[in-house]
Amino acid sequence: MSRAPKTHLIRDTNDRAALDLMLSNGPITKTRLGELVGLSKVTAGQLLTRLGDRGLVEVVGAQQGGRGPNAALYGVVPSAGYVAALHIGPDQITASVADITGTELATGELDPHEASDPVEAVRATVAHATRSAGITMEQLRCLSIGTPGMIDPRTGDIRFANDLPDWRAGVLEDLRRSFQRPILIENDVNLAGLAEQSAGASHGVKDSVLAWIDRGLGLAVIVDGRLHRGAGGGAGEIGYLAVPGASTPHGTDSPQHAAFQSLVSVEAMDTLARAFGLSGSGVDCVRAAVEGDADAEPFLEELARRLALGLAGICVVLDPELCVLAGEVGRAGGEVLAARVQKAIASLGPNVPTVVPTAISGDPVLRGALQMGLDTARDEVFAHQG
Amino acid sequence: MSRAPKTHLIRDTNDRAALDLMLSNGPITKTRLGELVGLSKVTAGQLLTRLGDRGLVEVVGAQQGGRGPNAALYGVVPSAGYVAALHIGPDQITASVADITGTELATGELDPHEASDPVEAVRATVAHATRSAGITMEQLRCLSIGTPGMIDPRTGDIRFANDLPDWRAGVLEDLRRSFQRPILIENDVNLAGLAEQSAGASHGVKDSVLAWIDRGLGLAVIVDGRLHRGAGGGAGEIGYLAVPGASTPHGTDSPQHAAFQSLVSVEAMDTLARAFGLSGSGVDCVRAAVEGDADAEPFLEELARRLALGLAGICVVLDPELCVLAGEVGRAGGEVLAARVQKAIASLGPNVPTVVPTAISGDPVLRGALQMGLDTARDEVFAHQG
DNA sequence: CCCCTACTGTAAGGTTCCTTTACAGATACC
DNA sequence: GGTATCTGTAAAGGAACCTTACAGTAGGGG
Repeated sequence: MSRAPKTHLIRDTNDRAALDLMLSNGPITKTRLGELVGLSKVTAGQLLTRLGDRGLVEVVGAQQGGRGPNAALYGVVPSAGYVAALHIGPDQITASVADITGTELATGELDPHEASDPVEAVRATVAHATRSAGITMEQLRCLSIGTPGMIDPRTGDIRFANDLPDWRAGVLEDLRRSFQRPILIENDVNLAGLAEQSAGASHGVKDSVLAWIDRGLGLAVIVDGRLHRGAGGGAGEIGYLAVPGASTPHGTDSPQHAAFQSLVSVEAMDTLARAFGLSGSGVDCVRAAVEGDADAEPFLEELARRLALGLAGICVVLDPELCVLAGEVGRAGGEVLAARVQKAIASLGPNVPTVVPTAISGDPVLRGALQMGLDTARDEVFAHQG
Repeated sequence: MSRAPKTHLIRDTNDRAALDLMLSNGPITKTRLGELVGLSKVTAGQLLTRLGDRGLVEVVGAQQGGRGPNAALYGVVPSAGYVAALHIGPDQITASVADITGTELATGELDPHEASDPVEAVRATVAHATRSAGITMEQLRCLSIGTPGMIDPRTGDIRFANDLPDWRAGVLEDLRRSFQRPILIENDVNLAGLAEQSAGASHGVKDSVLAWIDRGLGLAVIVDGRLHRGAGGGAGEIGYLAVPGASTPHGTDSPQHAAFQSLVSVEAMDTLARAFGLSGSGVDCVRAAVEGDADAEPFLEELARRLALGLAGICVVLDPELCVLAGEVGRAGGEVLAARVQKAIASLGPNVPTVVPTAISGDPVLRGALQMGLDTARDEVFAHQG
């Protein structure tokens, strides 16, 4: 504990709590704010005056009904700051711009092959999205970026991203130099986990995991309500997980040290579908089975069994309360697949989480990036000229 | 945030911080305490007067050397409270009594077969230990108990303990009724992890795991400096972990879904030692190999490989900074085994923790129980008549 | 229609808790 | 022996919150 920052510590804490309340619950009256933050009406008024002077809150209306005068409703000023979030994929870059309240103002896309390097690609995408949103790049408080690959939790820089050869260590530094503002990079699966936690299936759950089943395979680990990245940012790289039971009934995969990646993933699903004599891609067959196609039924059962093989190990280590199935396969499988996976996990070990499909519509990675960006943008806005 | 407890919130926080400082760093002067807690000399003096009036601190000496007058040294009064910690094993119950400063006053043992039920066994052991310590049972602020088995993190009660048929759900309630004071029950392996973190190999490490390799097999998971128990208290029950690679070169175990428990444990080691043509128990062979016995060399290598098979999966999920090998096998293996395990993990996946042997002397479970008990006893002492 | 009740919002004064300043006294170093 | 440096207490001050008090406004009952 240092001495200096204590003078305003309580006041800052209360001011910040008030801002967070207004951001999450919307406009609020002076009296109610006081009750929720734990301050008297008078002090709450002083607090709002302070925040108003700083341009962070304003009166946005008046409460109708009730006895006395119509109480003024205070809300956060949307133009207090903006955030850009990006989802970097091998074939597409998507972006979203939102104001400090979380209202999405514009989205944008870019084919990464159009740009020469990561910085160019990000600049072009962000420039387009901010123009659509009617703001300038200077008004952005921070940039939040989701990529595949591993991020070093100490530096925040990329360690390596297999599918994106241009995105390597040093990108963070380049982006910071180019944009001159906070840049956040996070693993895409972790961001999907964050999105699910803030507004999806795992909202309010302390210990959960999100299994991302798509072209790549990944796991977001949330412990005690916080994302767990691991010492080197490698937590959740379950593509490498060695699972037993390679000898599947309709054996199609390599024998001994089968990596989880080779058992489940969009590619492995395609192969498996053919082995079951089904036409169409693996994801199509999942959809067919979910919609009641009897021919695709055994395929779905085998998929659930394979998923459970890997997830059972995870549950034995972490014993999460909830396991969210996400990614293209998780979304396609829905409740049906989730229920089967849960049953299969129950047959493999003592710890059985509730298994559910993703509850995020749209791109969960972009959503998670936006959430992460908003968190730090709010810190920025609040801290500057405090 | 509620209104009521805010009046003394800052004062309580500072008082508590001061107490914790004195408990961890020993006696301290008024001025130094102020600097460390972040208070002025004057306020630190008032704080110490308050704690002195409550009988929690006293002047324990004077600092020699230095310029001015010899500053008084303030320290925590040992008799402010006592704790009893117990380690419940199938064949032995051990206990330890300490004062609030953590000084161990007495230990005790009991053969559990001498007592009819858990409450009787605990009462007898604690009665004996407190007598040896020269205190009464009434002076104990809390009881801290380590057992095998799973503890429900919501209730704190035992869910089941395989090796201890009498220790089942309801024991917590019985003990609370009998002792009329806080009772803490925790899984033995988790307590070993806690001990390692507070005074052992993983001290100061944020993300670590402790692998307990003994008759049973277990894992203590520490994430962000805090023990992770899991939704149902089942985190770390890696005996059930399914590991591939059952086809060992000198194959002695079942083929397909080999549980980690069947690969490594004192019993499996014994079998493996025989398969390698060695005489003596598995643990003896580990010791022999560590001390340079060339015949036991391949046995140790195979043991390291087996351990790495399970630990690699854990590292892929958690990416811990450090992995501590504990239990009889971990202790016997020492640095030699740890280095080999680390090398083997490196060959199996991308996340490689530093692997080290336990650094706790004596019974780590009892030590961890004591630590946990001290934490709540200090809360108790501080909160009561606050 | 009028009055009462219930609420908003501000002003004034009070409490808690920490801080700075000031000073008397003690101890080591030169 | 003088000085610099430290301890410990006293006095005054400031920060941040609180309660009380009151003027003013909206709805409901008689």
